Amino acid sequence: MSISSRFSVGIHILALIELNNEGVTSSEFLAASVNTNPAVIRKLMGMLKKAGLIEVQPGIAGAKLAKELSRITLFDVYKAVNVVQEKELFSIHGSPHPDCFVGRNIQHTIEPIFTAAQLAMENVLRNVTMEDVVGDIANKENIC
Amino acid sequence: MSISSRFSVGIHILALIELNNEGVTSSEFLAASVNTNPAVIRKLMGMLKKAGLIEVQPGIAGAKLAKELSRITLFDVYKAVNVVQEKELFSIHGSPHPDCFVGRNIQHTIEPIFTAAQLAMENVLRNVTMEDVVGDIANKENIC
DNA sequence: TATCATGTAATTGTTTTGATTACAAGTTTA
DNA sequence: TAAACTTGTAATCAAAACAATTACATGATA
Repeated sequence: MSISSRFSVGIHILALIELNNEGVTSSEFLAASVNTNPAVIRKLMGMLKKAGLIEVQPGIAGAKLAKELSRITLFDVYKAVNVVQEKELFSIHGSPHPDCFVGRNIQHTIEPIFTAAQLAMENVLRNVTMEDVVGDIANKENIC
Repeated sequence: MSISSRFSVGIHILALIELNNEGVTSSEFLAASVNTNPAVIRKLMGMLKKAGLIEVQPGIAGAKLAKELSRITLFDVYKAVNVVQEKELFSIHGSPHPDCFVGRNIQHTIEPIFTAAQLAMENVLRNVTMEDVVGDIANKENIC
């Protein structure tokens, strides 16, 4: 299993909107860079818009950032594109046998551990901003 | 998306082997407690055996722990049942456009961040042993 | 009005998961 | 030895998640 690539594509979209801020960043333009279908991009743009990260309008070409990059963390993107639900990074097998000692109690024992593990992962994402990401991309080359 | 319940079932299996150590912990017995099919259990037993966590033999009923519980961490179980590959908790979209500034560099920028996030999650699992888990289950009740 | 963009629904192929069935092979015991 | 029981393993199946694709309604603008 793997967390959906919607997450990395979401990051890609935001980075490209920033780096292309003099041009028009349409779904077609984004799709070419990501190498996917414009409809996939539009779906993701809708999610990013709903989360207040970008501004897009029907009929008007191009997306713009709704916040400064330094105020958008990877966690914001992660939540926006809906790749992992709260407390559901790990799935726990349902309906173990209630007559059994282990079956009756294991879920409550395991759940807080799984939640803590998920939180630790998410905290790493909280500490990286899109500004960091774009800065790193920009450092790799001088000319587009 | 969610990490497969193979992980929580694997934990369930090890805990029950310990708590039932006076009886015979067969795949059928385990399947009843987990509430699944014995063949599913046997597949997982094979994985746990391969990882050196339990001892099982063809024809001989029941599994035994191959190590003390205090020497088995949740990370060991997680690796044993193969729910997440190394560096692959997050999937990154493949083949972004190489002519694009962002497309060319985003993978290398994102990858170490994703790896760090995965590692943070895994480190939580490394710090919990099966002894902790079984102790917690045992604390919940006095009689089986 | 013609053109182009976004928003959104429907369809399709792929992959993963978990359940199930079936059976070969090993072990025990009557 | 034969019957009964266990593990090991392969094959099959349905359900769910993903991503790609097509199609079309709606909004904006020249």
